[in-house]
Amino acid sequence: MVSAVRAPQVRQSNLALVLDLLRRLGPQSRSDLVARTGLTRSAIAGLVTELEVQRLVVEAPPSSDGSPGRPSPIVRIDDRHYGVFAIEVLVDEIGAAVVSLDGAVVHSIRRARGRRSSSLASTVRDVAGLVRRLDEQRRSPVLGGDERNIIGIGVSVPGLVRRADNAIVVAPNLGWVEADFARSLADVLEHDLPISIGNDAELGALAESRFGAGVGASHLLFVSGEVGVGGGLVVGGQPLAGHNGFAAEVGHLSVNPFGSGCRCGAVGCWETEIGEHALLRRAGLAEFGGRRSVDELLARAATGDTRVRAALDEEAKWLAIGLSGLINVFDPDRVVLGGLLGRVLPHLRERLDAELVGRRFQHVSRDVEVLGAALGEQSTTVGAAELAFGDLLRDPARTSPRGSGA
Amino acid sequence: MVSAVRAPQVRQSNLALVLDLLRRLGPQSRSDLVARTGLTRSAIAGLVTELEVQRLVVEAPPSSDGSPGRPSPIVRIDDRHYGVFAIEVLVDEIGAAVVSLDGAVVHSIRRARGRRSSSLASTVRDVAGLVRRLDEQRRSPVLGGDERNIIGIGVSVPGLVRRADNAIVVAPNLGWVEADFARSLADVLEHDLPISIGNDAELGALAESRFGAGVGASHLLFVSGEVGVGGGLVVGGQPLAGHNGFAAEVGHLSVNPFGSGCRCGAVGCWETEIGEHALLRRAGLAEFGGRRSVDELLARAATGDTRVRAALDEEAKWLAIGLSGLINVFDPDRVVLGGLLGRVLPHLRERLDAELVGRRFQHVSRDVEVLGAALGEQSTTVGAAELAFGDLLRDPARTSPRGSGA
DNA sequence: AGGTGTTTGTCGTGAACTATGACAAACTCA
DNA sequence: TGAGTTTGTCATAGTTCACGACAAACACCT
Repeated sequence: MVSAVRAPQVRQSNLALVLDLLRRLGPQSRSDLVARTGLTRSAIAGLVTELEVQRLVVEAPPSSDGSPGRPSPIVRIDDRHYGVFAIEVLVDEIGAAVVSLDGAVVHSIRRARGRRSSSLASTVRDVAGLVRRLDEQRRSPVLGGDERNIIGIGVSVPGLVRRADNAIVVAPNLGWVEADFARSLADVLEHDLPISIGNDAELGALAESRFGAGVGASHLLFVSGEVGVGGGLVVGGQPLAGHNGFAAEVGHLSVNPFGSGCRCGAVGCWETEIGEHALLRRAGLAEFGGRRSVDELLARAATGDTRVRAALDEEAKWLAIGLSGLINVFDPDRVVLGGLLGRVLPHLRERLDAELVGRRFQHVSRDVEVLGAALGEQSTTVGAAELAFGDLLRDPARTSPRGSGA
Repeated sequence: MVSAVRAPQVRQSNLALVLDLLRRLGPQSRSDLVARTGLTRSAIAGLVTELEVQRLVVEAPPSSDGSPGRPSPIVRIDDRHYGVFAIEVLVDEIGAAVVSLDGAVVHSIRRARGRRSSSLASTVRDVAGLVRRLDEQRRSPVLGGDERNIIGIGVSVPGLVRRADNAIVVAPNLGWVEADFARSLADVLEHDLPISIGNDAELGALAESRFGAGVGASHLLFVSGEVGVGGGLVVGGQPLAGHNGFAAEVGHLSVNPFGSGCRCGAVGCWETEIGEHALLRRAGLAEFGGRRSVDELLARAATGDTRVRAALDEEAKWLAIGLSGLINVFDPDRVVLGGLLGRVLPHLRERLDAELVGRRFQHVSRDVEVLGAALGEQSTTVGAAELAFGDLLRDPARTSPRGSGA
């Protein structure tokens, strides 16, 4: 059944629109909202009042900005009343954070863990423990004194999440197959907060599009690379999930049929050419050296080390090969590079731009900006929070029957 | 400004929904519409009545199907009252057709033309002439007797169409750059029918998604190959146009950095590996032999010619390389192959399926169906018609102030 | 200091939908 | 023929936004 529009839908949609505008464009006057939405002053008044009653926005007294006429009150997101728990599951670390409605990370704690303890059961246990500790800390008058109303939990995992049932189909680095993390976590935590779960790269894309380097873009292509390469497409503020919800695997675009085997099972995937291992190998550094080797590489790049320079040129070339293809297929107006790719971007920007220009379709100028990610390490956390805020953002009116603190 | 929902929008949206359901799912009873939309009986009654007044649908007397209760009248698209002119501009041929609201080609005429006469001015002149002749023919009591109300013109061109101003940015095979075909045609034809224009492959994708092999798919990837390879993505019935409107160039995905130069300026584009020229060359046939050579190839494939078989295997391999990447990135539930690719599909289906399975990400089953196009040569014509019907489909109520016959 | 012009919030009325419920119509089955 | 079921129709009610009039709050000028 395709959704028909009913009468109450109108208000819901307009409330969501106003809230979205305030989040996207920041604080603005009622008159700005009138101009941007095309609604009348009285309609905006009603909507803003309702959002204010729900404690989703606050109105500041009008500030006279020098223009003639009666000044309009400034409306902005109320970041004090609502929050979500954002969970980040990594291979050797887990993190939990409280994120407010304006996308700010209010509290966060992390915890390292051995590679041995990455089973589903132990991960769920560890995450639950972390969430409980986070909740204590944030409420403690000394450490936080936070009385925010927590309305959901968002989880970021390095794996494929099936949209239909929120289950993890496969998470290669964790060794999980068909794991229903959300349900397991809900069983261990003893409250009824809704738990949503998403792919790390896709959530990074969402975060960058709403609060990072992708703000204002109509079609955003996000590519995040570490060892693996993931990404996502965000069109008009909403991520393109695909039929199953798997549409983030840009790392497994075939770019080199004569290349090396990929852990995904295919040959010559993009991530085998632009991933961390390839870059380190070409630079003559320890391929599996991890973050330390990457830091070393960046340090040497600054000094002009020739082998590192050559490796970065090669990286730029392969990056351009994949990107130009994706640009031809998607026609985005902005490309944001995250993770390792974002960090090395300044060192290969010139070469990358030249390669991209050379590969332009029919020399048609496309006005694609290529930027580094702006949220850094917080992008997946913020993305997980966006996921958890999803229900609220879609239907701001139904705030009443929501869970309070954990 | 993001669009806010106002009161009249509700009716417009629901009218469009009912019309869309009738087009997509075929004739159905009022009760079916009630069930599918979630609206009440009285609401559906009002909507259907309005569509009937506009002569967009007709109601057939209820047929008793054996179930208890009062039988419900069957509503179906009225294909007799409205139509559009669908124009297809090819390199050596132009076509014009009258297409009815249910996507059927009612009348069509074509005209060959020399490669010399492909300039913008002469093409516009030829197209205008063809449209006038088509209009005469369709009205003539002998040939057609068609009194359909023509409400727009849709044009398919082999080139990049900029969404912002409907202009053709570049059409390589025609030698056009920054050509405002729509305006030129409007100047020559002396009526005020709205003219919309689109990329041929993108329109093919639209047509297949609404009336062809893509019906029912939520995420459709369409790839059409002749000499060039184009395509399109259709999500939820709407094509993904991209920021500029260029998002159809799947042929220029980089799949082989060590391959041959592409006419687009890059190296190793998908179309250099799966396009008509590559296939004919590998099969030992005349690379530039055109349709005749393709027919020869298909004939030999049926007889089991070894060189042709090898060429088809190679075609399947490269097809799979590109498709698996696109499937990883988009996660479609259906892939439709058109043009040459659709014709050779039966001859390489086995090999293609095997290659696709081998390249599946982490052996995750995705339920992607790969099908040949169902509309054949008519797909771009039907797609151009869909484009021209766009305004009507989006806002079925505003039928009154529309142009009559050309 | 006070008047004028401009912009904005508020309030009451009206218009456009859809929802609801009662009732009649049309069919199947016993 | 009558009971049960499903459906169309109609009148009423409930939402929501649009519109217009009025008052409030500011800048600017005299």
